[in-house]
Amino acid sequence: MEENGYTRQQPDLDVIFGALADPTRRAILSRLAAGQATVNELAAPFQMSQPAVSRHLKVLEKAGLIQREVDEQRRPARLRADNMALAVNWLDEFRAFWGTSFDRLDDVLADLQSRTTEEQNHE
Amino acid sequence: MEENGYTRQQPDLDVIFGALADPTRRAILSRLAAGQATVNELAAPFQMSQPAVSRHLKVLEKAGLIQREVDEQRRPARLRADNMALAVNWLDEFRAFWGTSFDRLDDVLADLQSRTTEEQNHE
DNA sequence: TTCTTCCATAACGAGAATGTTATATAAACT
DNA sequence: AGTTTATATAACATTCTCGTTATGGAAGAA
Repeated sequence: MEENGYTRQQPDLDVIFGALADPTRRAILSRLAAGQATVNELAAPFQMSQPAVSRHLKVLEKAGLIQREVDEQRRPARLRADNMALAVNWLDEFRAFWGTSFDRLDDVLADLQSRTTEEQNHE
Repeated sequence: MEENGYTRQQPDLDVIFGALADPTRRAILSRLAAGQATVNELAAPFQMSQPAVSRHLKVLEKAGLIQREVDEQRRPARLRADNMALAVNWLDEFRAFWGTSFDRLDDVLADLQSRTTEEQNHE
């Protein structure tokens, strides 16, 4: 099922990276990392109309990066970051090329603990 | 110098994520992870004209994701993945939300070593 | 010099993205 | 019922994006 000579198609990544390619949307995501927020709250810091922000939220929702909820009239947004992990997983293919060693901390810690017999209680 | 209420502008990230939002370009990057390649080599697997691929390469170059070189008539492209690390660094803000803990292995090791007085020589 | 190969650029068109203002909808308040 | 508040949707204009074909230019081959 190869779509071309290299890799399978991953349509989700188109949408995810596309959603991340906008500074307003990244700012919204950063804001949501601090907790959920309503449309008006999210729109406030921007010099942009409310409908514009609503549409950015729609883009983020379609990318699976946020969830909307229902609170009476409000439709607060909250982060849903599993699709960001999808993006990171793709980027992870290039670990070897950027020199520094990103890796799963869990694996690293498990590895270190299996070798280290003390100093597990510090601070 | 805050551009809005949340974060500074990071225009590079627009371009980087924008470059990553296209399946052809991601396929090209994956291909380049296996080694440098000329335009024609890169274009071959696609059902797309050579000029189209040339322009994808230009997008990737502007995003700092590839470098072009000079080999007689050829202009082979090679990966330049430090800007992908930039993207990962931004995404890293959301580590806490996607459950698994990606992190800079180097920092983790430095941290652990500063607390651990032995077991620095293992293996 | 002429031909061929490799790649870039120009000109164009279709469709998507992003903003605007105006309006619709739905729930809450009076 | 009528008003206010919170958000979505419609209609529209402008600007990108991404593909095409046609052409240009530079380097190697004949």
